[in-house]
Amino acid sequence: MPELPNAETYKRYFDATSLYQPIREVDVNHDYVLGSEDGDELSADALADALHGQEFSTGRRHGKYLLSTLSDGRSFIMHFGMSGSLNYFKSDDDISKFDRVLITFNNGYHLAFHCPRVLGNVYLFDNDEAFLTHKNIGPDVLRLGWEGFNEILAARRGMIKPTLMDQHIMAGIGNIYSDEILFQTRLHPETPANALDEAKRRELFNATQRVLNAAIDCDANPKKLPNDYLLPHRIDDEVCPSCGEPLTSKEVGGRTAYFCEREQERLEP
DNA sequence: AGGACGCCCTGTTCGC
DNA sequence: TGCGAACAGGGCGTCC
Repeated sequence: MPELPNAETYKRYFDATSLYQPIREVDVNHDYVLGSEDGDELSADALADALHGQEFSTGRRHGKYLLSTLSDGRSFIMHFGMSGSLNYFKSDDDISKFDRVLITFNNGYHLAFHCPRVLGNVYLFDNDEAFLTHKNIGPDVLRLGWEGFNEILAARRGMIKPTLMDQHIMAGIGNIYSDEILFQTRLHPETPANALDEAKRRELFNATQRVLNAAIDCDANPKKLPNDYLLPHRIDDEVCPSCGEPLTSKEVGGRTAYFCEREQERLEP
């Protein structure tokens, strides 16, 4: 599920459950989630050794990533792929086979990096900056002010939806929230970025902040968003909450976009 | 730089 | 009911 709002929700959950407790044990049940250590291959043993005896300090979110500093100053980073989440619990009976990385603290509680589809990853880097640079991740979209947002978009000419979703350009927006942002801005997902004038970029910026913050307030559950938002209707055979026309779904930039042909205009440069 | 693909892995859903 | 195909809110690499 993880776009920025989900990552923010996990960050809060992580902060509320997992800080400043010594780590007793780390189990990895699927090597595929092992990302890298300073850019090099990360083994299950190396991860366990690196975490053993350490404590996490307050989490930070950058785009869709959750980062935390260990006692020794290094950064532990989680990315949730398409199906990842966090789960903190006490009983061994609650351990799931999808808990790809299971961290056990001295108090006996577990923090599970739960990731059924195994497309998530965990990383170890000397610090946050080294990781973000290595991955070439753009600025976090919620901390990107209007000036920065405007400057970045003004220099682009690709289709607006893939542009918003490109984590190297700005970090945090994924497939479904890009649909909502474009719906609220009344922009067709294939509109070239250079077809937007500054006023339209401002609208897009405002919608981005509004939508992501609303999603965080709804605990990143799109179904809890207001009924005049697109997302509660973002399934086949649903209609536009604004005009009642059937919604269109179409592959844009390799992902399925939902939008209203009637309400969302495709501007030309 | 931008866009189209193919691919990564696995669980769920849909169609026959 | 059963089985395989298609799809899923992630990202990466390659080719043109």
